[in-house]
Amino acid sequence: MARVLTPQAEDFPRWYQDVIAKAELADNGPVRGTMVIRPYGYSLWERMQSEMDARIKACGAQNAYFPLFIPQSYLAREAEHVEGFSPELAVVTHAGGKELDEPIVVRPTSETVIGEFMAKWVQSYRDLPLLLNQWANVVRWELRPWIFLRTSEFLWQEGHTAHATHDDARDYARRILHEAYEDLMVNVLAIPVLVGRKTKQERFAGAINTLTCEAMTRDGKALQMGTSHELGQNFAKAFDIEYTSAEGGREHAWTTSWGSSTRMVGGLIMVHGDDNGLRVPPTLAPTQVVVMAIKAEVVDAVHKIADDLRASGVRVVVDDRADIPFGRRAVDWELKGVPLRVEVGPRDLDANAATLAKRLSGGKSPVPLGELSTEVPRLLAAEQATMLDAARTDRDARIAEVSTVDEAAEAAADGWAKLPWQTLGEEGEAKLAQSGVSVRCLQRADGGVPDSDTESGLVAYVARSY
RNA sequence: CGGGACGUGGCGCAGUUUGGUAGCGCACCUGACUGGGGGUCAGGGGGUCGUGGGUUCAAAUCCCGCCGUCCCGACCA
Repeated sequence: MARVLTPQAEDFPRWYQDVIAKAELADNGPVRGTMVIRPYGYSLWERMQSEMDARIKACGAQNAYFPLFIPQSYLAREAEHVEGFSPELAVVTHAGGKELDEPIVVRPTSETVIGEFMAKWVQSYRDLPLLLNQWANVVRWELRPWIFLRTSEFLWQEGHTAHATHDDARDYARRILHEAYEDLMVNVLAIPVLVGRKTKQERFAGAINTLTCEAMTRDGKALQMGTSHELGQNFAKAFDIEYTSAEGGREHAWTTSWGSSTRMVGGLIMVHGDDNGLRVPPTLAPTQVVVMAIKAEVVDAVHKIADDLRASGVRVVVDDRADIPFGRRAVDWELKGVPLRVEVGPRDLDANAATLAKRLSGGKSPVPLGELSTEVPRLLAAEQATMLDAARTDRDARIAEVSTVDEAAEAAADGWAKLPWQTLGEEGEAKLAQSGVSVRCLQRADGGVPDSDTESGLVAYVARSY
């Protein structure tokens, strides 16, 4: 019953598209590179959003909203930034029936507008730190769009902060990286991301330092799941974000920015998908359990079981579509990746039990009705842990420790390679780039995030990436 | 922009070599039987064959032009 192609196969892209289509997550939009997110796909995003929003707020940031349209001149103020984004800008030249005096760009990211307003809002050291976040759509005219991973328009959160000191900005960029991004990805998405520092080559346009969370997809490539940038004083100088210090001097602020997007949904599919479609970790799952009525006569009993489960804090959906063959319905939920199914038919009720089916292992077992409300939450927690462990084991098995640049290029053909940064260096990085391999991040030997790329003993992780 | 492939019902494809007036799977609609893993049977609807021209008694098929899409490289959350 091969419903979708295997995720390890050569035609991984096709498999990925297949999961998206069959799990009813999204469609391609009418304009090349755009995407229509279907209700089920959006429910996954909403869960990521609410979990992420809570973590960002726990880090002290507040939500705000800035305009979609940005005067083109704003972008031009930071030299590297405009150079980095120019090719992928969508520009509005006409509006209101006439040509505009100054073209307007549709935001590719909001450092520039937000910088403009931070300059107004920050006067004193007492106004700092200013910690802002916005949930928005942005547009980047990418050359090669790929649904959920790289669409011309995507949804994301972008955080922008201003601080009095370099140290404070640096600490905050790291705090978001670990407490919001890494925590969400590891503990909610069950994706064991590698957290580290980008090389100069891979840095965000206009940043002095870029930190990243990198996931390994099931075909052995790398996917950047979220980034946190230290912008130094570059944007503060370009936008005159200045404050009066306690000592009475005029100082430029230090800013950061950080973002995570609907790409996370793509990452979820590419990391956890299997032959039977998507698998959603229970903590994330909008629907953790589906209670299926096998025949119409048990519908009432099924609703009661669902109510009991809800009372114990489980997110439940009832499938009482008894007019649709059971097999089809079971496969539908499987494709959507719902972690547990409680199947209830006359035979179960006769035995005062229900059949519990696990998406992860595919196993089924009978459970007495009285034990469901304890057994289901226990299993959900267990499945969450199992998914993270399995993903970590798979990933680690595909990271080759090598000692030369050539070996790294070879290993990166179907996995990641790890080698001393000293051995690689910027020359080696350029050489790897010729075979489509890039440095995903630098880490300290103990897995810590480096403060600079000239620290001794750093290791580089290299891979092909999405 | 460089290298490769492809445009045929909603989706995926066959048919093109060797011209003869369009077919398959899935999906959809109706009815019946079913129902514990994409079930069975019967019936049904839907296609300017990307587009413009040419050759021919006759073009999805051969010839020429154009348009578009996808894949591999450069960009990227």
